[in-house]
Amino acid sequence: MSSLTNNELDAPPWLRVESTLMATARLVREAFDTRLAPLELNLTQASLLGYVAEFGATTQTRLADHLGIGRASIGSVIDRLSDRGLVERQPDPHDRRVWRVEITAAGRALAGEVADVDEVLRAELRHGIGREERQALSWVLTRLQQNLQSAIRS
Amino acid sequence: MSSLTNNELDAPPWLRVESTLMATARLVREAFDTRLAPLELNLTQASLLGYVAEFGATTQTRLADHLGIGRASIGSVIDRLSDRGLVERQPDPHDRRVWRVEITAAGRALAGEVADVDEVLRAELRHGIGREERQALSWVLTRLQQNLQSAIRS
DNA sequence: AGTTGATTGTATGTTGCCGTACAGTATGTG
DNA sequence: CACATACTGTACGGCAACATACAATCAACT
Repeated sequence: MSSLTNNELDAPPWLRVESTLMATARLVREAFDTRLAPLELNLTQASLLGYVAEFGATTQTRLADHLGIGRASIGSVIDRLSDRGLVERQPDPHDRRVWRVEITAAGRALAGEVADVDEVLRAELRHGIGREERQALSWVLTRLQQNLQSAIRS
Repeated sequence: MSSLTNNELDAPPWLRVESTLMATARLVREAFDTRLAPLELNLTQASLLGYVAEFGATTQTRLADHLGIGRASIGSVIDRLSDRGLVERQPDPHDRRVWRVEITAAGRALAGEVADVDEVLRAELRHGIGREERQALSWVLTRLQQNLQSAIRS
């Protein structure tokens, strides 16, 4: 694992940005999953919980879009959270096709712990990285996403 | 998918770097997979082929480390490339446990096409992103990886 | 030499996500 | 109203990667 990183890093940087990016993403998931393990949540579940806690009940499709996974996948994520009583599917009064996914009291309590974990970890991740560097990272990633989207649609 | 991007982007940038990063990584894989589809390769297979083409025969474990996937996974990747006659497993004269994974003539030819695809796509991805910005991205990602590694080991 | 511990590649089962197809429902159009 | 079209959530099968356990082999130490 560390050998991976070393191999990646001694390559010409931009030449292998895609690899570095993928490796970093993997590490992000791993780090969050590790820290969230005591809560018995993975990153996806925690993100969903956090989103519902912050923005209130929404449909599954909106949740899927936000988390960047498919409508099919979000279903099973909600299933598991629902089994643990952290969220609830409530019928939408205006559209009988959709469920409104609402957080429960237990879910809200756990979401608070998730937020704590999140804050601590992000503070660690910021270490040694200045504010303007973080903004630059964000900007470049955004631009890169646009280019990727263009590349995919062609 | 575009709604994902929009949702991500209107969030506070650094607050959601992890999501942006993950989404970008997914797009990277998607873009490469799309462009590599005519060659009937995915990103992992192409990376392996490219690595062997450039650095010569190596063991499976080294390949796994380089690509950042597990020893178990690399086996099936090699299986498929081997079935198509693009690489070959050759016994190592000094260590009967290991295979030396060598590229074939057909594999080398295909690796050339992969390199072309790679170069074209990377040029597109650089669009609108300056040299120093790319270097900054690389630097921040590297630093972030270090922080992530520290976070995971604790 | 013999024994112990590390390493390589493989087998097996699990996870998380995808793509496709589908039934149910809503919405717009004639 | 009838009909076509679009959208929501689910079911199903597939894929790529993981973690774990294993046999074969090497290396080191006594």
